[in-house]
Amino acid sequence: MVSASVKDVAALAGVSVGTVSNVLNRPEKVSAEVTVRVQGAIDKLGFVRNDAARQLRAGLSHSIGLVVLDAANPFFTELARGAEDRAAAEHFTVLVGNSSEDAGREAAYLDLFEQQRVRGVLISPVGNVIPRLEQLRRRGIPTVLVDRQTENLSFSSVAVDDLAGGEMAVAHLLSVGRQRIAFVGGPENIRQVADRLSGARKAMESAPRASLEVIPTESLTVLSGRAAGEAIRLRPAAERPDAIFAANDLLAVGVLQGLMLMGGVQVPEEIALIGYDDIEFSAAAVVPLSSIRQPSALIGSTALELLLREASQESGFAPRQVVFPPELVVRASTQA
Amino acid sequence: MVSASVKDVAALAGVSVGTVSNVLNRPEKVSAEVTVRVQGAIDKLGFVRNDAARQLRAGLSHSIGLVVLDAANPFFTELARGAEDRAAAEHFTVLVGNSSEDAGREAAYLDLFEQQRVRGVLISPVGNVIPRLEQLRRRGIPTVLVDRQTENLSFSSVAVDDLAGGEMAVAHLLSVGRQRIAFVGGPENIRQVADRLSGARKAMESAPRASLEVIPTESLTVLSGRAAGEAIRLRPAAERPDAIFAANDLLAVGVLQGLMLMGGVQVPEEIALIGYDDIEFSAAAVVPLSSIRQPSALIGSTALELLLREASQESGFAPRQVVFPPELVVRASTQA
DNA sequence: CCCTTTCATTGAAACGAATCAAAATCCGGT
DNA sequence: ACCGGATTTTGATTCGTTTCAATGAAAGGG
Repeated sequence: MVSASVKDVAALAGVSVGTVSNVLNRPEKVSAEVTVRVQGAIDKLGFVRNDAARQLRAGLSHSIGLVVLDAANPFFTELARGAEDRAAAEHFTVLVGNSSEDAGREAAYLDLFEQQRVRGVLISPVGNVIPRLEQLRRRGIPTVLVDRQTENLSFSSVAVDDLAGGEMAVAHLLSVGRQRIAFVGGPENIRQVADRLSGARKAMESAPRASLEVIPTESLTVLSGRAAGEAIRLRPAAERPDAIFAANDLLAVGVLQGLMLMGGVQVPEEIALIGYDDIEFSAAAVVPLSSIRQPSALIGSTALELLLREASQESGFAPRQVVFPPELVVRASTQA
Repeated sequence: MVSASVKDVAALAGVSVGTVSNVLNRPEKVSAEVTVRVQGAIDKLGFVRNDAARQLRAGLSHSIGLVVLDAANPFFTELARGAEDRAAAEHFTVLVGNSSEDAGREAAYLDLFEQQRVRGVLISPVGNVIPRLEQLRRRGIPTVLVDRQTENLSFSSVAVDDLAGGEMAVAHLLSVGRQRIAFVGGPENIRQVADRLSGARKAMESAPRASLEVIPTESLTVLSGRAAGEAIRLRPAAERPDAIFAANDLLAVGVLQGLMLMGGVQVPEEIALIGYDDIEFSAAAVVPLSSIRQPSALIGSTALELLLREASQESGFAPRQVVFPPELVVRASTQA
């Protein structure tokens, strides 16, 4: 015998299957004596509910699907944690699918989730999945987009305001008295990079005497950052900026290395430095890096909440766009 | 209408439900003409199989459960990827549960997986789950342990040989001509640390003229490493080791920072340095770090394969303990 | 022209739990 | 002893899919 069913339990306890089900689901409807007998039978047989049967009967599951771009990225693991915690509180389970930025895998996970009749889907899209998501919605599976502003306002979404983040970073540099700011980052066709730069420009408006120089990079990696940092170090001191805003922390770490090589430029005395993302490593850099943190877990929990609310409405739910402000984390690299 | 069933498809196509099922599962048994009609009906209705019903009928699912200690740890994300890829090839799905090193969450995931009637469980245990795993096995759900040697040989397990890794690291340092080796790491009650140190000692046996010094640390963090590195830098040059083996890469990064501060000690000229784990950051350090890599994805895929094999046996499967050798990755920090 | 073989198709049964109208039981009051 | 009302228990039915013995139809052999 592979596993016991309610029928077996009922037989052993000498009651009907309906009563076993009642013990499980509405214990208050069952007399104490019977409850004891049934519990005993459950324990003796090692009965465990069969989720597939429950779900079939119920017509819908207690799972929600989450498709992330990159499961190894701390931003998404945190986001997933936030969603899972919130889901657990509502007795839901989160199924995590890792698209690895591959549209094919993404589609496969959506298919899987639809077969599982998940209650809803959270997704940070790779490909153009909007038509597919609309189809899912028509079939009763709502979606909330995470970490992507949608052009398509018919879906709810939860994201972080990269524009505000960029503004925040540069405002901080200005507030500690820096005037010649450099933005290190690229390529600009990445939405996040472009938004952060726009935010930086916005912050400059309130400081007419300060200047912003843009130093483009090929990628958002430590190596690109180091190259940029070395280039700056090799300039005559008078032509160096007195503060650098790097488009992400990897770049910032590289810039820091490039600046400090061979006892070069002092951070933050000569040049203040701030990054973006607040990866774990930032706090452990040679000079601990200031950064802009995204409330990853909060994004996850909020998205899940929106999704469940949407799923519980019969219809006519008004999609909501939630945008969180990022958070400034000040460390040694910007404290003169 | 929430979603169409085989019955709807059958009605629209003018065939029986059995035939629809055949089109889905044994297309070769169905005439071309009927196949076309049924496919048409499926498309028109947007029919999607109901997994719960399939699973109920089948009695077992196409999922396997994976419980990891820390979903944010790159080792486990890689391991999960390995397992998922292997699973996908066999048309299985992996459900990932993150215990966050919490025995309660771990138990909750095992309960959930049992309710889902997963085909098997991969787990890197936190608490003493062996009795529970034995219970699961009795109920037809086999387990494979990952990243833990079991005392209990009745379970299959897949792990990495940290002893061999330590030996490998020190053997490498010796092979590039270093003689005064230091091991930086601690606390020693962490199994991995102790094993790596033992391996280091073992490597020393074949080099009677070389010496091994142990420099304990409080934790496996960048900060601890930096402290150790600074302490070494401040010694008279003659008393410094000429090579350092750090118990993990975070320590190694810290040691590197501590050594190089203020243009201090040259790496690798004066001191060669090797870490352990080969985290992504190692290659991007100021001096790219040599390290010992664990075949994370391979562990995952192997564990999954063992599990499926075990699950397909009726009974009497002999548990197997697989131990992988780690891999030496040589970078600038040990190449004079 | 009938009989057998082959092949496609059918439809009822089964999986396990939840539901709910109906039946059974209980209890106090008279 | 009986009634009315409340509480507890029953058991047939349902969910969607797969399976498989049975049916029907077509093809081939004699």
